Amino acid sequence: MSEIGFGKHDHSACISGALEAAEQVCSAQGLRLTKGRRRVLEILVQEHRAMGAYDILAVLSDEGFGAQPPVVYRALEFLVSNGFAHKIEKLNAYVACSHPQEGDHAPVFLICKSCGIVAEGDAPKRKSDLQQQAQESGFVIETTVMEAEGLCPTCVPGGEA
Amino acid sequence: MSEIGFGKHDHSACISGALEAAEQVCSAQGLRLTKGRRRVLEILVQEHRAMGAYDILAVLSDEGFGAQPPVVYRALEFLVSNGFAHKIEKLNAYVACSHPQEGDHAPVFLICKSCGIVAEGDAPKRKSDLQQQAQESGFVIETTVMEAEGLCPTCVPGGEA
DNA sequence: AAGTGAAATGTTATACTATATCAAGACGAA
DNA sequence: TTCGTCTTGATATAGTATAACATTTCACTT
Ligand SMILES: [Zn+2]
Ligand SMILES: [Zn+2]
Ligand SMILES: [Zn+2]
Ligand SMILES: [Zn+2]
Repeated sequence: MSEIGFGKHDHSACISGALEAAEQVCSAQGLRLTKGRRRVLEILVQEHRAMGAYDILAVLSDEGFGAQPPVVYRALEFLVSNGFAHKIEKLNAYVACSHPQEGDHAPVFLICKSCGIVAEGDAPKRKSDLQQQAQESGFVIETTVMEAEGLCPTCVPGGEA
Repeated sequence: MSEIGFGKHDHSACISGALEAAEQVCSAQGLRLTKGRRRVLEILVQEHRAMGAYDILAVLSDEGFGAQPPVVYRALEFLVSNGFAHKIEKLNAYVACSHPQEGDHAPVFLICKSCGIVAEGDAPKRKSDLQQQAQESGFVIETTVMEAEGLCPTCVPGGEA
């Protein structure tokens, strides 16, 4: 067991679950989860934290995979555009999606400045702040970035009593 | 007159207003709006769009200001941390604040993929999506990033009738 | 099984974004 | 004036991401 979303979870089940979910979604949508793409997703899920592209590249490089930037950026492009991973803009880093089976979603991230943990929240049920803002002006949203930086319950002084 | 926030405005008044506001806030808070910092803010307000650090650097360089990256990054650091400008994380670019006189705020940005305009919305009155997420888990927010990418009213097909 | 076109990968090079470091100058307070 | 601090100058380097083109793999047709 380890931390995720500020709570405990069964990480080995989490890994196999994420990979299986990706397999299923890909076969259902005619996408190709190739060896390299699968391996990058696996690394992200295993590490279970936001990783820079070059962090991932270093892991791949220790395994005989091609170790040039385009290798990892292409894999990330595939994973992000198909919802298996997300980019954390504030960190220029990437993280495996916490619920890839839920299809297209507008994730919300909480980033701890102290321990570096990144928790993916559920999209808000109500109309989001951005949607509200957009509607008032006639703007049509395609993608959203919602990230907060601060201290997680474990790192906040006096927190986690 | 030109576009801002998807509406018309008096740009020359807008420029002088922003500079004056910055002057006032600085003198009120003992901050030093030095020549270089002031010029960078001026450039951002004049251009009235999101600019990369090196775009700004190019302008400065044509004026005999020091033309090394730290010059502009230091000025931006000052402007952003004091609320006179914002960084658009999705674009790795910077924009002058639309209402610097309002002090600390959690801005919301709408970014048009077609024309590149960036509109700064007001922070939501209600508890924000991120605050809601955070409260549920005991996370303490220090800063937020809320950005949407899509099409502005002018660029959306059939929009702006 | 062979042919075809599209998608994916290999590889090299380069562009873009940002910070570290240390020396020198400007500024205000004592 | 002297001190300490903030700011600037200048050089180098770190970190993030994409362009471009050759080659291979794959699904699909013939
Ligand atoms: Zn997700
Ligand atoms: Zn933490
Ligand atoms: Zn603002
Ligand atoms: Zn537009």
